[in-house]
Amino acid sequence: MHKKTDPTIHDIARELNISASTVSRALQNNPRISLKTMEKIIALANSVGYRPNTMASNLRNKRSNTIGIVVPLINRYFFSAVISGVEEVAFKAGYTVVISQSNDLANKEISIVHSMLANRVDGLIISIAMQPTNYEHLKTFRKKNIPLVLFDRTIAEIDTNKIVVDDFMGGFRVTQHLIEQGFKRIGHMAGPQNLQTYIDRKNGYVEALLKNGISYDESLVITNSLRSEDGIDAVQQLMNLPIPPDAIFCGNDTTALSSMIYLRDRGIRIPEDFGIVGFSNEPFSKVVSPSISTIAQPGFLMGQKAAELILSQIEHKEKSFKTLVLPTELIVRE
Amino acid sequence: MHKKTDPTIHDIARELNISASTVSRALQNNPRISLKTMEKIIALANSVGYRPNTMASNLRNKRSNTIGIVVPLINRYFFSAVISGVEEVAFKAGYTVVISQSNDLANKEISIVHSMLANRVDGLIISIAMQPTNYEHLKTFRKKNIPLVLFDRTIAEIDTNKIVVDDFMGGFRVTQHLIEQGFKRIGHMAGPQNLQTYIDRKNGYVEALLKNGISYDESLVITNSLRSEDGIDAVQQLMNLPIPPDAIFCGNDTTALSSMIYLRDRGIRIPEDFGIVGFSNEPFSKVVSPSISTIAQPGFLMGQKAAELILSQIEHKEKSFKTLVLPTELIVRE
DNA sequence: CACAATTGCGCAATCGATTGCATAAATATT
DNA sequence: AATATTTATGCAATCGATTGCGCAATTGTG
Repeated sequence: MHKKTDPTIHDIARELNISASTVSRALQNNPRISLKTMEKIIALANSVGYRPNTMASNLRNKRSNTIGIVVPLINRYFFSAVISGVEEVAFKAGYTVVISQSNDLANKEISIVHSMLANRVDGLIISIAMQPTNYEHLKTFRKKNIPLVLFDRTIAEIDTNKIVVDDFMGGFRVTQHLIEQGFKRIGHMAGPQNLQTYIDRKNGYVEALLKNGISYDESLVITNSLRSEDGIDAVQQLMNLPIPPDAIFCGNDTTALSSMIYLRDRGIRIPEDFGIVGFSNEPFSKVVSPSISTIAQPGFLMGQKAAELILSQIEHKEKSFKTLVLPTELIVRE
Repeated sequence: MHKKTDPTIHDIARELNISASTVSRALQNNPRISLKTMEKIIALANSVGYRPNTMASNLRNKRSNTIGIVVPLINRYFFSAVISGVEEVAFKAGYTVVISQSNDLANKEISIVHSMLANRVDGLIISIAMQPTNYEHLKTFRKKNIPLVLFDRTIAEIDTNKIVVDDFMGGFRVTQHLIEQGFKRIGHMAGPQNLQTYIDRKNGYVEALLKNGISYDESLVITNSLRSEDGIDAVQQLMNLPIPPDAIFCGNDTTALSSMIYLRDRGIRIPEDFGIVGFSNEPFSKVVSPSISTIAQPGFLMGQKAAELILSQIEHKEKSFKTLVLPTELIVRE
């Protein structure tokens, strides 16, 4: 028969006829313990395969050594890149990463956030769901003084750390790019306007139009959830206008792709007859035919920065809130 | 000034002049508590925003309500799909998912696994790193009787639950497909042969050749780590052979893509002059030009199954080990 | 050699929730 | 009305690691 339970410091203490406190101290390299005892303890700990019980230690220390990350969908290139970046930094710093996805549903997000609170995460990194809500669940973090970093999709209402790409400049640049390509009547597929991200992209779009002496025509802007199907619906709508656009700035690459396929299937040549640009630089946008010009969002970097930011808040009790704006890059393709 | 610490059952107990045990029981809907006290307790708990401290509860209950997942790289479509599937099932069952990536490095994997052990995960789902090792860290799970599920990349050496796709049939089918397209001399880019996955894919390839009366030529098979650069190196090698192949079955889509681009840049027309197939159905393989035929690996489903399997082991103490073989699907494209 | 300073270690409380057992109070039974 | 039963609650130990304080043994000082 095998011993069921993992060895604890008490087991080691009993074996060596010393106290658990000494074992605990020895394993933490406390200088108050003599070298001799220390060696004995460490040797035995290794031989019995002792692993400290993090739950006990965390309980006592009132910290979980865990940071939470919540994204709308794990299985999306940009988000998984962010997660990857967070994990890298967090792991190096000795933190565990717990993860959850909201599926863009406010209710699931709330439920997740409560669960993260119950798990006493030391900090939370979140890209909030598209579905709007009152964000009470996030304000709790402020009240309890738990570090919180919003990334990518942020809202002005919550005063905390934020990491975003320069959506305004991004929107401006892709639109400018379309104009430079000779397109005159440029539509825009915008994301939910409760999120700063999509507001900024749209503002960049509008600014680029105005700078180039093109008047802003509201009928050319369609706001939706930027899912693949939404892209198709929106393109249909736009193309049915009395004077349809000759180019579209899509709020993300997903809709850019679905729009492109839809138009191509209808015999519209891209980019000769019609211009399409996206936003995000999803990996597919490079390899589709024709490849899509888009704005690169540095996901991995964003994750690293988010992790660094939250760790500095956790460990140095940094009080001030920062908003990091990462530069975007226009990637010109076919 | 704000109260620093979260309210505990003791705070609630003191407030109501009752004992902590009663509070604890009330919050668990224990029938031994009168309706009246229960209501009082729940009302107060809500009003002070009480959230049970999972660390304390887990310590006492000797379970973490956590399942760990380790993948080589989070930011890879197939893996993030698996993670997404795991998260979905785990969250519904009230479990937290902790995640880490090995970057295909044996040392990091070992370190991660130890950290997962220290965190006392209730179960671990892992796709092991390519870099070979002795797998002692995984055997620990068997010894300690902690549920373990290997997925995608598995090894025969460890006796535990496994979820794989039918790599043999997959390898067989794509090769068969190339043969049917009229290719005669088919090369193979194989992954590390310490992983069952890649062994099976290769065996499927060999079997398909033999079934079609084509003799197996070892010089046409190159084994590497299937990174993008590896694909280019391997193609160069193959094309420099005295009698180069006219088609390649690449061990994954990444190498299929890099090979394709390499060949295309050298004026070789695909699929007219040369056949390429991949494995995994990464999203890009559908939209590249020409689109790549490949084998679909149902990542999301695999994640769900892995989570279900591990939960059944955790909760029903299911003793027997299963190996689930998920069907693959040949996706014929250009 | 007597006393002070240092070193090495143990005691016991603590973190917050859980639970077997005991006890008091309320209700039922004869 | 007296005893048996049920109901509602509390006590105290437990999970495993940590740490302030205290005490004894060792080394140092004059």
